Amino acid sequence: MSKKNTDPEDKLAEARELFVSQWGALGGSWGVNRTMAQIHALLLVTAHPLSQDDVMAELEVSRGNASTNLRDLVAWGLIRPVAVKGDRKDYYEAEKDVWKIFRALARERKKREMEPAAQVLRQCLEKTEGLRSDEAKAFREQITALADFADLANSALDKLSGTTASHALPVVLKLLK
Amino acid sequence: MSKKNTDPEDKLAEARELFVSQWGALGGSWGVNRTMAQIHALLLVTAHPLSQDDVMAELEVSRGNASTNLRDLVAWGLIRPVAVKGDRKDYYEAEKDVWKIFRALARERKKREMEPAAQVLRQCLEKTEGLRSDEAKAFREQITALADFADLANSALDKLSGTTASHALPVVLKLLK
DNA sequence: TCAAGTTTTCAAAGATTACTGAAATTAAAG
DNA sequence: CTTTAATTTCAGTAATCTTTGAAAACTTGA
Repeated sequence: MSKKNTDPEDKLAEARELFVSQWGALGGSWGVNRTMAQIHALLLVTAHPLSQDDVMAELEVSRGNASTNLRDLVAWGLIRPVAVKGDRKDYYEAEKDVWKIFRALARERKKREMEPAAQVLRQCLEKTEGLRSDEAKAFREQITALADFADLANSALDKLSGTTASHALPVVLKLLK
Repeated sequence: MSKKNTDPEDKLAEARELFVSQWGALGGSWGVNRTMAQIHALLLVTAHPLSQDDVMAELEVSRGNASTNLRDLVAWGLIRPVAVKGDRKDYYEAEKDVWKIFRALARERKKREMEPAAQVLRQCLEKTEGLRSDEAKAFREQITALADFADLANSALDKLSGTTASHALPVVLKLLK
């Protein structure tokens, strides 16, 4: 028996597991499904690339689930396939630079959240173009305010994402108040 | 018969409906349920306060659904109850200032997305405190990078939300890039 | 205090979204 | 070309999230 009942290896393994499972649970509120978030978390804290089978084994998910979510993670730019010599399987490793991760998530969220919203607003303005009643004017003003804000938010995201240096954020912060 | 087959009133009504239904559909990707987003949209484009029954009638939702979502919208600060003299019912009106809407959403999202994430990261660091293996060091570095970024994002949100003037965003934009 | 009007709660039903597993497909090696 | 390994697809199932509706709990005025 050792002095403590958990040796260092166990503690690290525990912390990994905690991270992977909790990060997965968080995925929900981030608009990402649990498995996708867990795979990302797993690859984030694993030094070497993992194959689809490794992922299936670690997370106890089906082949189909692993396949779909690995594909999506690659499409989002959060992980990339890497070739391992002498092995026919595909291996994957995560992008570990937090700024790049942020940019990938921002890009995807913009696509899914901002663009459809902007389109709805545009349609509403088109449909009411030329209407002159007070009611119509109030409606158009409110919609226009939302559209202007959406444009603003969009270009903010674009500019942030366009910045290569992760130093941009701290700088912006200083300037704000 | 009029010259056109849709008169101006109809067009406005159509646009309203489009806005309410589509905004509701968008709610999903915003982490807000459909009814909640629709009620918000409805109140946003309605000049006068509406009662719970009005909302139920307009959106064809049940009493329970309307009740729950009106309560949540009030809690989020997106709508407020207003008293109407000589009427026992509660009436509600939306906050229409886009900057205030943004702040309310940011506050809520921070609470639901950032804080739990930060807590997970903290736990992971605690659990591995003092571990000296290379593996442990790499793990702690990755988690620390995420935690630092989360802190940064948090204070960015705080500062943005703390700003009263909606002029802050355009200013920030100019400074970026 | 009671009665009428109004809102809230919550178990059950319904709708949506995610996951499984096996068959179909693709890709590499012989 | 054929065999074998690996991956993708997708119909069916499971899990999750949303909504309903009716009973319980308030609230107000008489």
